[in-house]
Amino acid sequence: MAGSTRKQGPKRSEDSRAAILAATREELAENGWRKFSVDGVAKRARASKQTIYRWWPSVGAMCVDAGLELLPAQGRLGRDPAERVTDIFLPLEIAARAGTGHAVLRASLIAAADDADAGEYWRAWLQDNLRTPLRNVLAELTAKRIIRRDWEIDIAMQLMLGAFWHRLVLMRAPISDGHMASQAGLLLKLFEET
Amino acid sequence: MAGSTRKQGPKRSEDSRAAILAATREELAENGWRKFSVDGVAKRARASKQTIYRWWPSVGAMCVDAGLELLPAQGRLGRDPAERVTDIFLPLEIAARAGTGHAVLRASLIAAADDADAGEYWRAWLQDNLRTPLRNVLAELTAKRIIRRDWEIDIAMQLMLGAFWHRLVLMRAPISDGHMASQAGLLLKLFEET
DNA sequence: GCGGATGAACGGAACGTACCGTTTTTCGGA
DNA sequence: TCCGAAAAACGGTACGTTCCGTTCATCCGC
Repeated sequence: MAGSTRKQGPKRSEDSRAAILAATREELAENGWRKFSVDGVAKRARASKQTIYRWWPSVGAMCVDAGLELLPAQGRLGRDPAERVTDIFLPLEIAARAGTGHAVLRASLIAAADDADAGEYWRAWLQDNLRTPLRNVLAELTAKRIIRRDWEIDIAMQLMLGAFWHRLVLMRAPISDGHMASQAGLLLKLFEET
Repeated sequence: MAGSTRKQGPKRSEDSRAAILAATREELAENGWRKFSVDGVAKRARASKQTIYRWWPSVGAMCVDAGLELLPAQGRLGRDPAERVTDIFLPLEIAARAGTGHAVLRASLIAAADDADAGEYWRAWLQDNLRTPLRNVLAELTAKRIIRRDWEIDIAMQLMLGAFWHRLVLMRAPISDGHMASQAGLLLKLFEET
């Protein structure tokens, strides 16, 4: 069925989708994950629960969606090696430092960690938007003889993200301005030539 | 009331306490944090819910208790600098690699991250059992001129624990044998003299 | 008898599903 | 071309179930 004919009916309401995700963020920031209430989201968004359950495979996936929507599209592409690495992870830092982003992002990640389906969704995003770009940049830096040849991508990911989770999720500590730049500095120092 | 009057009646039942924490671990491993059920714990442990609510200030605190009980008392004290650092964090690695420890520890940490009270409890444990010992060891290594003087304890904690959370909580990836030793190696390399 | 324990019961909240009536979109026949 | 039928999405209400956190009744050991 190449052309699966979409027969009839109205399209999905973008207004409703946006209202539901905004309400999800409010609910996550106020109540966290365990006390998160779908009824509360429906009431806030003036949406029917049916609409929520129709479009999201699980409550956790909806929370991850709401969290990811908080990340700004990455802007500049730096020239300096450290900047190249930093820019990949900068959206996380920016989102965590803006408004209630800290609480929303934390609860959203907790949802991804606690719910198996949501976790798969979240890790797929991580793979596409952070891991692959980082691997490309590191490969380029290897070719330019700026870093050693024997780096491992998972070690690099752990170094760039581990401290972020530690502060954001477990310690509830603020994310400082320049956090990702610092981590990128550590990474390049560990991987530098000779 | 300087002289605390001798109380009458029976003491707290150790059997009940142990059964409740064991049941909590089963429940956490099977259902995670959001679907964690106090009724389920009571049923498994053949305990009354009143007993649970009497002795733990919150459900999250009980889950953290159950998780911490999984950590073995740390054994040897190494002589090598890397071993000294490794030994502090080794109980986490051991617990995560044994049986259902991976799932229990993950859900327990999620509870600590999601519940404010449980988080305080958890961070107090972290401070006493990991942060302070690490600071002592690092101070000793500084005196012996093995590492530089300008290390920061929070950077060190992030480096030792960040990758662990990343794998255990967010990625659901196994913790390899020797994980903490590797992290200790990275730490000493970053902090080494000259 | 006092304090701890079990077990049953309570009102309230949230879950996930099933309808309802309405609105929006597309298709096919007059 | 126009118009009505069919399909799908929507807000809203209701249902039965599960879990929460608390309270009561009843034992038991010091």
